[in-house]
Amino acid sequence: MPSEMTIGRVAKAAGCKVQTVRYYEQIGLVPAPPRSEGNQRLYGQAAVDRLLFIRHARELGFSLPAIRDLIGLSDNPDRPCDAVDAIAKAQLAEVDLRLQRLQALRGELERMIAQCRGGRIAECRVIEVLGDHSLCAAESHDPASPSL
Amino acid sequence: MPSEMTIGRVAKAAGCKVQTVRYYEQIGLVPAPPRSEGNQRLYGQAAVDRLLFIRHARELGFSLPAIRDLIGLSDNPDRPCDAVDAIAKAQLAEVDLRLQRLQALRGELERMIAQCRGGRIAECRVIEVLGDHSLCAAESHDPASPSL
DNA sequence: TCTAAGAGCTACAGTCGCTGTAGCATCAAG
DNA sequence: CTTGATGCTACAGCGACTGTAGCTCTTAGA
Repeated sequence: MPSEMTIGRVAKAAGCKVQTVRYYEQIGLVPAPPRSEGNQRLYGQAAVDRLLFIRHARELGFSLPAIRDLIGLSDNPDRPCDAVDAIAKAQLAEVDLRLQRLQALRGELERMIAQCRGGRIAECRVIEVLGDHSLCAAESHDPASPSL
Repeated sequence: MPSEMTIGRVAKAAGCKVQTVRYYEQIGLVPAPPRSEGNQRLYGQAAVDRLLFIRHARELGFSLPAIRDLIGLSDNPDRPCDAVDAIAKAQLAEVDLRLQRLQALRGELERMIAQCRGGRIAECRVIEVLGDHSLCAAESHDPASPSL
């Protein structure tokens, strides 16, 4: 017996909200399960596994379309896994990009905060720095030396 | 003379889209400018400055409500800048959190990709790792069955 | 067996920060 | 004077959910 569960239990088992499960069903990311006599969804372990897969991939930053691709690929296990590799590598590249930008931002924020000396706002460097775009390294995504 | 500009010019000068400028006006982040005889918005340099301020803060990851706060504070320059400091520090803390999580994700992605040996999907570690939450550093859950 | 709380159902609105579209009016250049 | 770019308003849509309203269903206790 696949130990049937209500939506609340699968959601809990997968670590997401009931609405999210229904949403994933709505957009076709998980199949619509059979219903009980009282019209309630009944899930088996496979549903939990798929939800865990989705959640894990989401935590890794994969978009829902990318996850849909991954699911489609994993449902055809005889093809070569180049496509899977490509999706994962694209994801890694995006993560690297986000990391770079975040690190640059972190540097700027620290610089800003270091210059806030607790005086009046009129002298506050945070406001000033935010207003002066020329001091900012963000525009010319140059990881080398923001100067200041 | 504040050298009046149409919305297209300010948008270009501030590096954002025309719609974005109108959106910021709509939500009260920039003041509604005077209009020309033909009902077109006419902006001065101050508008460009404020937009640059907003854009810069957005690039640093500040939310629009936080930016609204910063603008409100900078419009009252006689108060102490503790509040500004607090907002910037909260932002830094959030950035640090995102950095941590992203770095963890990066590690997992690299591990996944390293294990994709170009075989068939059936043997692909990427899919497997995504399905097996127990290999994941993010959160500890039941080491349930992998394999989607 | 009854009852009341809790969980499930559908359908839809709201979130955030924009972006795109439709269908007009206006403006600047040739 | 015409044409094409730009401006206007109003609204819909994006992604990935989350929340709400107003029901129905299930389940545990009295």
